[in-house]
Amino acid sequence: MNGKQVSKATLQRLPSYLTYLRTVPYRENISSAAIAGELGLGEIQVRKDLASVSGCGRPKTGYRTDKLIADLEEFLGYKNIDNAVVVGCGRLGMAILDYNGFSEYGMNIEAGFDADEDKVGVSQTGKEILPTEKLEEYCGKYDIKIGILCVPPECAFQACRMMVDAGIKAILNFAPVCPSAPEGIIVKNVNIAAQLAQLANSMANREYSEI
Amino acid sequence: MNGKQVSKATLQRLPSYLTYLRTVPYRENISSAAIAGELGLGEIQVRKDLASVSGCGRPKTGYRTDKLIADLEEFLGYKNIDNAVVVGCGRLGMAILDYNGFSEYGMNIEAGFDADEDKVGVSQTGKEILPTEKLEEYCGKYDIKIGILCVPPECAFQACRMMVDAGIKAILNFAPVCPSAPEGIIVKNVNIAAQLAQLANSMANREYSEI
DNA sequence: GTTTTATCGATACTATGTTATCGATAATAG
DNA sequence: CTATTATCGATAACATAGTATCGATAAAAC
Repeated sequence: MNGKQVSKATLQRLPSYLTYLRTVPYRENISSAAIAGELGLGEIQVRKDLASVSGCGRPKTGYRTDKLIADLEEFLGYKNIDNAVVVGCGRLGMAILDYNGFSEYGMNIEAGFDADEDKVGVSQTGKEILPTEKLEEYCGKYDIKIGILCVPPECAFQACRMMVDAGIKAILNFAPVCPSAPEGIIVKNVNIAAQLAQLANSMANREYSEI
Repeated sequence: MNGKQVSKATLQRLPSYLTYLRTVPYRENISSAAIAGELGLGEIQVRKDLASVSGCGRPKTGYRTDKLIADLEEFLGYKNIDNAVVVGCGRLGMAILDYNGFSEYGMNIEAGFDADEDKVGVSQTGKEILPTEKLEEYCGKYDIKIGILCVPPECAFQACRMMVDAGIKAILNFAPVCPSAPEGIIVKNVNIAAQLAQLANSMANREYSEI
């Protein structure tokens, strides 16, 4: 996007700084040590991460909270909205479809799709749920490039292919499979069960620290 | 747990190998190159990762699929079941409570808790939903050490404290906040909106590859 | 039985990411 | 106005992770 050189590792931590800053009781300035303490990171790491996006840090006082939030939002691209659709309107899909916290991260969920005729209609918050046959038409019409895949594992491959055919270029996959996608399509797998298991393991091994 | 020296990075990839092996059409043997190709990794990396847990690789043929799956399950601790509870039975909490894929990862969701009296009862699949006042008693009685936090952000801090008071030592947090927990408690934050935003960004920057 | 081939595993190298040190400086106290 | 203190930012040292090279070897071909 811009020429700033930010490491992958840093990029993954930036959202957590923003989330923290948004929820912490307001104070005009905040120090790297305070952020680090709360998030279980080193203060030097925090300074280095923030230096790559903000430059509003000042000796003795720390960072101006509101400027830092604005800079993070700017850098992370949360100021211009991206649209996405949900494919698979089971319980998880519906929860995501109606979740109202996406706008804080620059995302908007436009509509849901499901193969089951009974699901077609509108969600609790009034979002459209359409049959999967309409996916291609809809994504073309509204230029949707991002899809959230929430179908059962046995349907995941087929659903994934339909999304690709519909012109979707990035897929957030909640099915516990690794659907193969053609070149140029980004798939990010989110496996809640595996994350929970990892947590259980960390605990068993006494790896005490925030992850 | 055991003395094997496995890097953090490797540990994070191991579950994805297992998920892939479980869903790929069965074949007796599989090569590192095949796994790497499907998961978008380097084959050397795959070999190195697998070497730390299995040692069933053989020249010319690759790895014995079933042995590899068994070794991964063993290593990741998916063979002995850990129990967990869900705190906050909104739509996401309910979806997790009734999701049937946890056993594959050695996890079992025992019950749900909610502050809202109307939610108390049983879930669609028959799991108990109890009032939050019962959390401490329940966790003590059944020795529950793992909790999944699915409450709205404004309740997260309070709910987190209740969980800690109830003896929970590891929290998988879906609320978009960073609840501070005392020493010895592991908190793993899962922010779906932030992950979606990151995906949108990767796409915008043409970083084509599976994440 | 020897040669060829596909693949692993070990070692060495390179890149990336983290932590320590230290000088610079804004705010405060004297 | 000078000294002190808290904090940042840059540079350098260190640690971790990823990649390339290469010898070893099991299976298959000849």
